[in-house]
Amino acid sequence: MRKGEQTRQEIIRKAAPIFNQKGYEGATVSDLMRATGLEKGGIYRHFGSKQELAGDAFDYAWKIAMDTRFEGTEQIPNTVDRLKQIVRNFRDRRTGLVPGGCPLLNTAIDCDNGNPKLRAKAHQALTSWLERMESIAEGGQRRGEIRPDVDPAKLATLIAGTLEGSGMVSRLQRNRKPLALACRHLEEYLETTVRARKSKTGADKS
Amino acid sequence: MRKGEQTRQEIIRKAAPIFNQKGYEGATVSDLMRATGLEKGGIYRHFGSKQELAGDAFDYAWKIAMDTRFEGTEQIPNTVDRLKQIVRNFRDRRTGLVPGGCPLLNTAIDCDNGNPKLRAKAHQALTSWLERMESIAEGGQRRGEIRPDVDPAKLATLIAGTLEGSGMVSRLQRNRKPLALACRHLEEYLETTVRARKSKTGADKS
DNA sequence: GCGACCTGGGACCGGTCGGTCTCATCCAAG
DNA sequence: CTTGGATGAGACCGACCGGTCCCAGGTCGC
Repeated sequence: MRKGEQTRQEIIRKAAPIFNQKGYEGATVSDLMRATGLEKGGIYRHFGSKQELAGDAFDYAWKIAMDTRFEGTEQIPNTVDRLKQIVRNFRDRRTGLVPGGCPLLNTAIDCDNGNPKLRAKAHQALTSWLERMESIAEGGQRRGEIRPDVDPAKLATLIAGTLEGSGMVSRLQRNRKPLALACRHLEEYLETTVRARKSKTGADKS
Repeated sequence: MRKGEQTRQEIIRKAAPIFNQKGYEGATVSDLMRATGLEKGGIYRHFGSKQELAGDAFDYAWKIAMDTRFEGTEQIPNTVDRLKQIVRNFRDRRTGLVPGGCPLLNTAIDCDNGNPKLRAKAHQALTSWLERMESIAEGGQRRGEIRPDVDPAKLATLIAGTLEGSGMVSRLQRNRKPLALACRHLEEYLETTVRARKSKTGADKS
């Protein structure tokens, strides 16, 4: 059972861009056959249904997106700087991603009505992304790098919403500027409203 | 040629929610038949193709969205207050809209790959929305209500991107809070960074 | 109230959809 | 080298896709 698993992964790899670009309904099994070079029987041996394959393809695309968005941020000591780098990663790191734009945005819109299975996957993906940024902000607060009146969950939500929406505008205009603009805005917000002042009650390191 | 046009409009009215909820591919002619109560021939008499009907349905849905988003803002004298009301309208005025969420976001994502006709319509819709907000900001600058260092086009883009993205998050979470949060953020931004100070060079009313 | 045209019904079309099944082949363990 | 399960090809399926067409009946100008 080694070759089979290898083929399975190859199908997912080739199918992910198709689903991400054309959506669940728009991606036909014929498209997948063409992309993988397999016949229908060869594909359906490894997946019970088109929906199952779409789910695996989404997981694959999202994992890459998440890895890329957090790439090189773990070792940044200051949490505000780390959040700023996450914002910049969203703007700058496009290579290696599954083509077709953010899989979360695509799947959320595509499956909002109908296809509850895929929709749940998108919801879960959003939650995990938000939680990851939220926990960074929480850590920053504990260490006194982030103001105590900042709500970590709200901060994460604001960042995600702003990035995704501006990414959509950039995609539709085929112009990087809207996204770049949103990034600058978020960086400024992080700097002026989120980062803790050095003076005043600056006593921790307990 | 009166009855026919009436039926045509009725078809558009009934078809718009279907396209907005299920997307172009996901909405089938059978769905439209069920929604309108007409047979296939009755529909195709009024539209040359599914794509033509989808285009008209998008225009219809977008017109309602635009009217609603700017409803009751024209008479607000101060331009910053007017922009704030536009932001609040996006959050609060949901009744009367075509069901299925923002038609611009839906269509942009749905048609990003394939269907260039509909994609162009979405692009045009975004442009008109941005220009409308931009011209408000320009007017505000001329009247000294908005700081001269604000770029009207960038401001409009930031507002649109933030609202759309946070709207997507709210939709996926089925929770109004993310959008409400983004609105509060934009209102604060308008108040602190966009609105002109009362003091200093406060000479106009020419 | 007549006649022409506008309107909508619904049978019909070829193509494609997602999915199933059988069978030849491949591969790897013994 | 044998052999049995894993693998993939591809014919086949019924349903449904978007779209066409002709005809009966309704609507409207005259």
